Amino acid sequence: MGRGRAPCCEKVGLNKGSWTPAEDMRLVAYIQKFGHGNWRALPKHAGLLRCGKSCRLRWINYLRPDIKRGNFTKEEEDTIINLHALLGNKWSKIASYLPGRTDNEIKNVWNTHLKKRLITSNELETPSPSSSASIPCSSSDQSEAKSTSCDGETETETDDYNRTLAEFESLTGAHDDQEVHQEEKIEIPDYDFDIGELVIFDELMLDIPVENNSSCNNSLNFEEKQENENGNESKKWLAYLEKELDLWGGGEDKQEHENEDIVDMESDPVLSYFQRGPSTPPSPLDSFMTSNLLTQ
DNA sequence: AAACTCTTCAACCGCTCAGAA
DNA sequence: CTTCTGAGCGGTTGAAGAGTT
Repeated sequence: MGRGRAPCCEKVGLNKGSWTPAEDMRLVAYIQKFGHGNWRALPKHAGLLRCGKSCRLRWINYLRPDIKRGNFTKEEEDTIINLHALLGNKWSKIASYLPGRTDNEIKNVWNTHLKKRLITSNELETPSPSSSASIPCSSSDQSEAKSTSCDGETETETDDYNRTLAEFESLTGAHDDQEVHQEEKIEIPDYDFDIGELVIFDELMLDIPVENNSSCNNSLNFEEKQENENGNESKKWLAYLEKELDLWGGGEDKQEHENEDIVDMESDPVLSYFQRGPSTPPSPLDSFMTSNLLTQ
């Protein structure tokens, strides 16, 4: 490549802003089936007019099955405060200690609630940078948590990070990211996925133009066993998503969906799913997932 | 009820990092 | 070693809802 950075995707003609339920379902249906081997290629293959980055973010921050919704508990907030004192604005690291919470969510909670609360409590009490957490070394200012240790000695970022992490772990009993996750994590269908080997448009029956045949002219090699293992989780998650998205909350929504979509409904099962009424069993997507996605 | 302000949070942007070629 | 690419991270923005006047 030449100078400068290539854009993460061709931005012209792509959707921006809030995701529609139809886009959500399309993304979920695609990932349920194929996983997300290549975020950059995903939107094209899934028939989404979104940048890959946007898809990744939407999945990670909102659509993932193991997302925990609702208010943060006191314990979670305390953990965030303690970890922030140790790690600074390492939101993804902090998130790894809070199963079901995303870095974005934690960042938002910190910026909107916890930071203010700490400032207020620090104003009330005698100011002490480490007063909020019983942790030996803290850096309450977001940007300064990296390169200096308590005694002012300069260290590498890695050394400092490892040391502070070890301190936290010794305080909390946590060991490492993965172990913390494994205890509470909800099972997510985990597709080992080879994007180079499939005709995705046919698999999904998505009626979208294929601009570059070479990128999708192979056939998919899927493990049936894995499908069977993952099928139930997938269905549960889709049911949950349907409920969570409140797709059929009112007639107006349905009306809206009839007008907004890009792809011909009859040739697009995901889209057709959104055209059904609340009392029309079974869901076309259910059937679609059963007959085309989950049981191949 | 209307206008305005504040708060929240999903989403975007630009950058860095890590791995592959 | 250098270059390139994709993934991931953290800061920031802006729309929408809630609260206040």
